[in-house]
Amino acid sequence: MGAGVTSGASDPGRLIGDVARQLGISTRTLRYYEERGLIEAQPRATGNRRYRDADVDRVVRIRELQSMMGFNLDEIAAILAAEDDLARLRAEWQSGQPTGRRDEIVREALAINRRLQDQVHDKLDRLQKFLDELEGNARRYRRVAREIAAERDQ
Amino acid sequence: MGAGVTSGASDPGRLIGDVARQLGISTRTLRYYEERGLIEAQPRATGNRRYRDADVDRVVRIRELQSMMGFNLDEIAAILAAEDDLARLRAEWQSGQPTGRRDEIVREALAINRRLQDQVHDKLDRLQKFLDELEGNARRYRRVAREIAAERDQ
DNA sequence: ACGTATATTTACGTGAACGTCAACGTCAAG
DNA sequence: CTTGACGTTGACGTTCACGTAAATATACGT
Repeated sequence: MGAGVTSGASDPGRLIGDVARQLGISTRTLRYYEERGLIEAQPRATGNRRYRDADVDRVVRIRELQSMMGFNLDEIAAILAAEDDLARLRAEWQSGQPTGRRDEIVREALAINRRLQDQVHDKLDRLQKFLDELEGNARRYRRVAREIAAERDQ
Repeated sequence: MGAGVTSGASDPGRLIGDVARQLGISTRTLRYYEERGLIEAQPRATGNRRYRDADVDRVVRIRELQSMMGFNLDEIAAILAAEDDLARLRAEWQSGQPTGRRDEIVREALAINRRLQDQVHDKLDRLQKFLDELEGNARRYRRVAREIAAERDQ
């Protein structure tokens, strides 16, 4: 067999503490995300939350949007919601069901994607400018360092 | 005369509300930054804070470090402090005074600058990867849109 | 000098994103 | 069958970065 997944029934997923340790976050955070509707741990038969790989990936995504883009959880929820809508649409599509509001959903997903790309481009530009500034400062710093060295060796 | 600065005594600087409006932030925020030691409004003779261009620039810098890099005010304070040390060193330098701890100060400023540059590079990389992902998604979205259009025109 | 638009300090309030604690359930190991 | 490590749901606490309000002083045009 392959590595990891012991063959058999469908993967029930991992427990919350396990996932939290792997991601370096608290269990409280994971429950909080669920509270806020950002994730939905699998309909747990046992009473215990189960996280599958897709769920874990989703949390990673949330953390990225938080730390990299500075979005708050509401904004992140909106982004994920649009993507979810589209994923659902694709699923329905493949099962051949006629789907209402298809255009609307796709348009919405594309619109959000475009807005996101714009914001990322913006951030990239500003970061690049900031980096240029930093390099300029570094040059000035090194000049000061040279002046000090020159005086010392006078 | 030039534009803006009415010739005469040294510019006393602008009032807090004026600056706040220009920067699109609240006066509370400006006072809070002072409370936290991030800025020092000019030793106001009158009792009212006065902001000169350098002060305003500094606030802009703070806002950049906040929104672009996601630093908190403590981290920003540390960064600005190191830069201030170095600026002071340069000032002392030009007035020919012997300065103790010069190497230390310069080394510290360079170290902070390097750390900052590393973090910016890191952020740039991760943002670029994120952008690539987004573009990938967009391609998938457009494909769905084409499928819908094809079905409509069937 | 006067009005009023802004400023000052002091201090308590707020929203976001969790932290922490209590009381309780559950499950594999010994 | 207990023990202990994990989970569960409330519910209240905490930190950060400000918001807001009250009482008072200052700035500036006429």
